[in-house]
Amino acid sequence: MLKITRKAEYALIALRHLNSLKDGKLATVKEISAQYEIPQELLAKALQQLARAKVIDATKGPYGGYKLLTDPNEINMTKFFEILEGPMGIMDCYFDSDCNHLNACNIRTPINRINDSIRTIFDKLTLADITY
Amino acid sequence: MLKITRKAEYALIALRHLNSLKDGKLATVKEISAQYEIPQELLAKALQQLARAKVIDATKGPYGGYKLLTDPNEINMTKFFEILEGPMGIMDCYFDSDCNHLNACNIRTPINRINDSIRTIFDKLTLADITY
DNA sequence: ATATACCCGACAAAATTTATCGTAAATAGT
DNA sequence: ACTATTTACGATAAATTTTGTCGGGTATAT
Repeated sequence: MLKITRKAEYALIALRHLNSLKDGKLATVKEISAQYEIPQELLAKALQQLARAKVIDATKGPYGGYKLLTDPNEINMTKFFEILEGPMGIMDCYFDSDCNHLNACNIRTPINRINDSIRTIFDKLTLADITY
Repeated sequence: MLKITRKAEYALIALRHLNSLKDGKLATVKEISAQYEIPQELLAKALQQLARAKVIDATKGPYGGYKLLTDPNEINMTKFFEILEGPMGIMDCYFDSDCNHLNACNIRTPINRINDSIRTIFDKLTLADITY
């Protein structure tokens, strides 16, 4: 329960890797997937999503690859996870309000409090924290 | 992502309901599932698990049903979720160490720190908090 | 041109969650 | 004893989500 997906896990590994690169250096999906024994296509997808969200920068062609675009202190984990996995909440009704027994529900308020606590953790957590 | 299962959600609703009962009163699965529009069999399973774990007490036969067995302040959410959903961790390697690329993994330590943060939240959170 | 690398939608396989069914066991009331 | 009620529990089916793969595309350095 409360698990993150493998895609997010792979992305995190890759981000940490990118963060450790020397200035200006790029890393390719192929390299990263080989080094960490990650399925290449799935990692590729994750990095594409992060590139679209401007967290990393993609360079096509030979000698191409990815590099970090943002300061590691600026990428917080809420943003990171939401890019890869959509809205973050322990129950759907946190963000999706068309639950058909909202009226009968007796736990909505406390659930929202829990959610907020978890979000707070992830808001404060940056890639820099993961890296260290 | 980071979602709890419906079974846990249903169980939480039921626990809160049980907690609101007058002294000595019981509630049946049938009643609870009707009142909150929850699939009866699934709720039944959840409550059976909680009964096995001695969180609630079951009485069979007519006029039977469930009641809380523990002080609401004593049931913390880590225990609750682990009864229903097994070990709690955002990644399997937190509790399951036979991951076949542990050696290549560069995020194990930070992941564990995140896990601990989340567990801390749930450790501190009791049924009493959910109830209020 | 060619080889390399990212881009992206569609699909298939696997795993997990959600829901249902059938049967058993206990118990209260008649 | 019989019946109705209620929990117990394993098996299984249906639905959903996650995970992984495939086939084509676009950009670019040499």
